[in-house]
Amino acid sequence: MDRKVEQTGDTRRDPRRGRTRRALLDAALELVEKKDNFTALSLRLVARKAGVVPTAFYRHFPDMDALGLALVDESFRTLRQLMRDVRAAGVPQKQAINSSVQTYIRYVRTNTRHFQFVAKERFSGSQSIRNAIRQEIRLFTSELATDLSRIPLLAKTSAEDLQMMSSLMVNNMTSLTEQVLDIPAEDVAEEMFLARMAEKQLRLIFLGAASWRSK
Amino acid sequence: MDRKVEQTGDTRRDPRRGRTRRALLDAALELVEKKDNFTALSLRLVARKAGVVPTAFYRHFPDMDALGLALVDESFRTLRQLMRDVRAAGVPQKQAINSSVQTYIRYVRTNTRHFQFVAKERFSGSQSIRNAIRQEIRLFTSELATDLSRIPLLAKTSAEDLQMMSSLMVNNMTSLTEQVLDIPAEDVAEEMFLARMAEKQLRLIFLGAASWRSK
DNA sequence: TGTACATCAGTGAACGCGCGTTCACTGATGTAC
DNA sequence: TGTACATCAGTGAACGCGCGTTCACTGATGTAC
Repeated sequence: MDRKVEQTGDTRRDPRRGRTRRALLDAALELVEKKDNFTALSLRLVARKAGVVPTAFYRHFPDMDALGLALVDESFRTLRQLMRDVRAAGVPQKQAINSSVQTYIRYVRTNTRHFQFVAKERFSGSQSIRNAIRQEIRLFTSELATDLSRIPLLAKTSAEDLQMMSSLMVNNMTSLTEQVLDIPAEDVAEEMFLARMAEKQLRLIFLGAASWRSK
Repeated sequence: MDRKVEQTGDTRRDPRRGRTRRALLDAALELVEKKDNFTALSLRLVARKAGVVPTAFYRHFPDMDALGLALVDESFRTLRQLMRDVRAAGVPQKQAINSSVQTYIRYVRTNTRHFQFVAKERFSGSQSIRNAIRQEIRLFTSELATDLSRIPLLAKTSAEDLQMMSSLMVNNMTSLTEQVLDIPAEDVAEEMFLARMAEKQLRLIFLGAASWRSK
């Protein structure tokens, strides 16, 4: 009998596999919002929320840390997509700052749970999760630096200074994100206030960048 | 018998009281570095590290959350002291940016555990701890805004814009702090790189602020 | 200075609970014929 | 299309462990006389 089933790893077609995996990821995201952070979750709690027995968890992830890494990956995958779309739409002009901030805030709002997760785990997650997040943010900052280099005004700026500027912007968007997450979704007034402030801060940075001379 | 002992709350003179309390706080700080965050600590673990039996904990704090709040208080108390010293030394001139950054980094290094604690709990701590930290940072930002208003160049800047600028600076110092904490204390080269970058970022912000006009 | 006493910091046993992980299993699902 | 079979997602019992909290206690310490 040379049955010899294909073992190409990805050939598992049981539809339950994908569904339960998704349920576990969603359960974890939801619980991170309710509890204080990811470390505070237990495997049993996540399994219960996902509607499966604790041991079923092991069919999908070796441990909680692996599930956390999957969430990091998922979070940044969508963010990279947003960046790609923005980039495809052309380098933002100064007048476009405001609408970029608005778009970004709307995006944060529609992906609250993923951003919440990243914000919380960035410093307090396990070693491997923190490393994964830091790596993604570094990548993001470098890509933004490349984008900046295409702006005529910054054509003469040194690579190091472009990194410096892009990290300044990323820092600031990060803070904006965390502030948006910290206010309730209904508080439109406060959200507009934050948006206005972030816009001004970006404009001030561009203003500074415009008169900056790499020595 | 009208003995009637003074019950003014603070009159407890047992020297063990202060010592054990300190030991509990120190144990928690040390464990936050080792474990991933404060939520991951248990009352029993902290007591063990402090060299007392779990039940002794209750002589000093009603629960772990109260201990966490005490740590927040302690962390910002020393930081406020630093700020007061800097302020007493006069408003920093542009040439003073570099030495301010150096001083601050040295300060972060000598208080690593407190800063580590705050960085980790800022977003992932319990509701009450997060609120306490946010409140402290807000206060800090407002005080800086007041300092900025005394700089001649910014005399005409609106109160809202001063807040905007000071939050930009605080955001950036926060990021610097977190980056410093993320590298090993021995990596002097990387630390100098971070300092150089933070100095440039502050200079760029001042450059932008100088050409900013509140509308 | 010495003694008797009140205070209360720290002890140690005990409790019920949720945890991560193991194991042998059941039965739903896709596939070969 | 129908059937027989292999795979493996999900089950359920069981384990030992560290947890927070209770309680009655011991004995070190400061204080009144």
